Amino acid sequence: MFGQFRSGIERSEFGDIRPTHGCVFRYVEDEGLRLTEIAERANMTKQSAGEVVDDLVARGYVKRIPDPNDRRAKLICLTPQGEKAQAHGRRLFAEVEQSLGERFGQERIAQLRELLEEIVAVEAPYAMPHLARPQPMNA
Amino acid sequence: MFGQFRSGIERSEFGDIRPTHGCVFRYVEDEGLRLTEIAERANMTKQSAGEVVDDLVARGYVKRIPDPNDRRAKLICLTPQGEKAQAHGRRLFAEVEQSLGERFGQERIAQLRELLEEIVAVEAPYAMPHLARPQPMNA
DNA sequence: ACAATTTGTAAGGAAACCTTGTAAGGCTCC
DNA sequence: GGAGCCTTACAAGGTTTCCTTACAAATTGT
Repeated sequence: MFGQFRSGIERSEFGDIRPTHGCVFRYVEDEGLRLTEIAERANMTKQSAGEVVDDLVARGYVKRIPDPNDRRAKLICLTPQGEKAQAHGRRLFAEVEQSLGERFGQERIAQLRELLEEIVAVEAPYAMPHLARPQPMNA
Repeated sequence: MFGQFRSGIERSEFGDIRPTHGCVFRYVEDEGLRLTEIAERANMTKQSAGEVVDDLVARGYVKRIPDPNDRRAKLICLTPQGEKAQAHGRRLFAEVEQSLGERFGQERIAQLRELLEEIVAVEAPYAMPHLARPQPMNA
């Protein structure tokens, strides 16, 4: 049931994506995200996040573009292939949740998700999406 | 809140116990457990489980005694220090669950535990305690 | 008795992190 | 407007925790 996710990735055209890469796909949206942001949300060092990004760049799933607002920084963005992969992953994720609902009860699983999200918001707020990235003062 | 557990171990006299060691402390009871059983329940290879056990032996938390029923096998048992450590860990675990209940509602947390146990029973039955270990036929 | 299986071990390797250190761009504040 | 501090990213090297492959000894089934 959870194996659905792993095997659904492995069998697809995105079979070279491994669990570690999740720290990028989970958080990156269209506008792109700084390495520092990825590291913070994934609760890992910037160096480790950088290695994952390097690997995804080499595989053609993401690219680094200069941040127009801060010349020190780069924005990690999905390539078209990366967007397809992300969409596929999210579809699989929804399927797992659906399967859980069918097996254990839709309402119970919905309550589970709600409670877990609440716990994460309290225990790991750094992992929550920040809708607006803080902008430098000179922007 | 979850950090309670980690830091509660680290600050104690059992500060040299790390998360990896959990695969032993979680499953070993007084009568002892075979390496193969630990590996199966923890869903890892016998070699990896063996390394963890080696480390715990060196630290004085467990010992290997010959299995009277099978001369190939050894039973992994807790030393007195190991039993104290296990008891401490279980106490901390109960405290975390209690804190979660106070923060998010006792009933909701009880439901969470129930549902997760149900899911584990279906998805990872190998991790469930086998009350009676299968005995060799000549026993 | 003999083949197949089970139990545990040994050696070497790989994945996914980390720490330490460097360099460059930006911000603050007098 | 320049000095000092912070932030961003990268590089090199190390550690932890697993794994794969290969093997010896005890047990089991035929």
